[in-house]
Amino acid sequence: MRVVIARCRVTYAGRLSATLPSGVRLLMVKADGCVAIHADVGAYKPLNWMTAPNHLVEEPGRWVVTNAKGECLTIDLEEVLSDQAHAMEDSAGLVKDGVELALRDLLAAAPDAIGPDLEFVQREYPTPIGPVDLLFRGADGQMLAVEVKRKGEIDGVEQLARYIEQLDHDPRLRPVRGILAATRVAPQAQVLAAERGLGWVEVDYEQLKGERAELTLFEL
Amino acid sequence: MRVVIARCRVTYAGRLSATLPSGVRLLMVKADGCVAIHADVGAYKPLNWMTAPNHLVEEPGRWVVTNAKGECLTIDLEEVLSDQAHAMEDSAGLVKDGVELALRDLLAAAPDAIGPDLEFVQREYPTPIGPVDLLFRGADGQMLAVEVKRKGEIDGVEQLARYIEQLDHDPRLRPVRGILAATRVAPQAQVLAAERGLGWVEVDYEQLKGERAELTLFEL
DNA sequence: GACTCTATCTCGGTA
DNA sequence: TACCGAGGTAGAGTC
Repeated sequence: MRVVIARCRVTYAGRLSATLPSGVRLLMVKADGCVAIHADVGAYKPLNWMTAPNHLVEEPGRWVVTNAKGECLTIDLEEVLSDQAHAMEDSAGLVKDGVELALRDLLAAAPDAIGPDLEFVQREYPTPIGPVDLLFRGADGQMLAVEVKRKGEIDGVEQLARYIEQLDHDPRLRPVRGILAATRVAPQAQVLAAERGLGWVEVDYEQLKGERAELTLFEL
Repeated sequence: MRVVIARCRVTYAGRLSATLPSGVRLLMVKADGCVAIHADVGAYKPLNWMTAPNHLVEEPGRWVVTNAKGECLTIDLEEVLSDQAHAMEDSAGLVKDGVELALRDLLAAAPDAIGPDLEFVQREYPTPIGPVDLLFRGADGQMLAVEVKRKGEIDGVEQLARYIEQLDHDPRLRPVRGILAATRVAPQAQVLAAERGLGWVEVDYEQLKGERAELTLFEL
C-alpha cells in the first residue's frame, strides 16, 4: 500500500461531477489499484475514490485514474509532504457474528416470539424472486411467511409483499399470511404493513439469544 | 491525522462482534477522533472502524476505542512499522453536482418539462409513509404527484405508487395522478409504471440547468 | 455478467 | 435526538 500526504485538488467525473478544492489530504493507493482520498474527518467514507479495476497514470504533479465505465478521477498534486509504500501480505479476513442470519435462526427455533402455536416449516423457502426467510404453519393450517430484518423499514415490507404474492400462486400454500419480524419496526413500515394486510412484530434479540443459551444448557 | 502502519489484531464488539487476525494494516486516526483500519484491498470500506465521538485509550501495545453506545474496538499492536502525524487544516468540502435534489428544484421551477399547464404546489409534500418529491395542480384542478430520480427504476415506480395510495386517502386531493421524472427511465420501470396507471417522463438535466441559467440572467 | 440483498452501511436533512 | 431517504452506495452471494 502506498500512502501519500499531499496538498491537492481533485475532480471526479462519472456517475456525478464533484470537485474538491485545494487542501492537505491522505491519498491511499492499495495493492489492487484502488485509490482513495481521505480528509481529516469521517472514519469511513473517502472524499473521493476509484475502485478497482482502474488505470492510474502518474504524471509530474498529476494523477489521472480512469476506469472502463468512463469515470475519471484527477488529482492535482500541489505539494507532496510524504510518500511511502508498505508491503502488506494478504491476511485472513474478518470474522463477523450477530446479524440478520443469527436472528433468523433464533426465530426458527423459537416461533413463540412471532406468535402462538406456530410450526416451523423451512428456512429460505424458495420463490421465483428470491427466498423467503422463514415459513411456518399455524395451528389452523394456514401458512405464515416471515421476513426477518435487524431494522424493519419500508423496503422490508415491500419485499415481504412480493414474496406473499408469489407464494399465493401456489394452491398448496394459499392463502399465505405475512409478518415482518425485526428488532425494531419503523413507524412508516408499520403503516405500510397494515395497508398491505401484513403483520409486524418487534423481537428482542438479546432475550432470544439468552433463551437459546438456556435451552442448550438444558439439553445437555 | 495520524497514520500508523502496524502488524495488529483487532476485535470489535457493538452492533455485531467481529475479530480480525494478525496482519499488517494501515491505522488512521483522524482529527475528529475517528479510527479506521484498512487492509491493502478495497478503496472504500475499512475492515474495522469507530466513528466520532469516541474515546481512545493508548496503552503499550494496545489501543482501546469506546463510545457512548457501549461499542468497543480493541487494537493489539504486535509490531509498529511506521507512525507519523500530519497537520491538515480544514479545507473546503466536496462540491457535488447532478443529483436528485438539484433535479427536483429545477423541475419545481420548470413544470413544463413534466407537462403543460402545471401549477407548482409543494416540494416534499408529507404523507404518513414519507414525503412526495413534488406536488402540482393541473389545469383541470387534478393533483399530480411527481417522484424525482436521477435514474428511474422499478423501486421509484413502487415508491410513487405508495405515495399515490396515501394521497388518495385525502378527499381534498383525490384522485391524484402520478409521474416518475428522471434523466433516464429504465424500460422495466416504464412497463411497471404503465401497469400501475402511472406516467413517466425523461427530463434533460443539462437543458433544465441551462434554461434556469438563462432565466436567472434574464431576471437580472 | 446481471441481479439481489445486506450493511457496525454512511451521510445529510428534518421534525 | 430520532427518524427517514439517498448513495458515485460498497460488498457478498446467487443465478
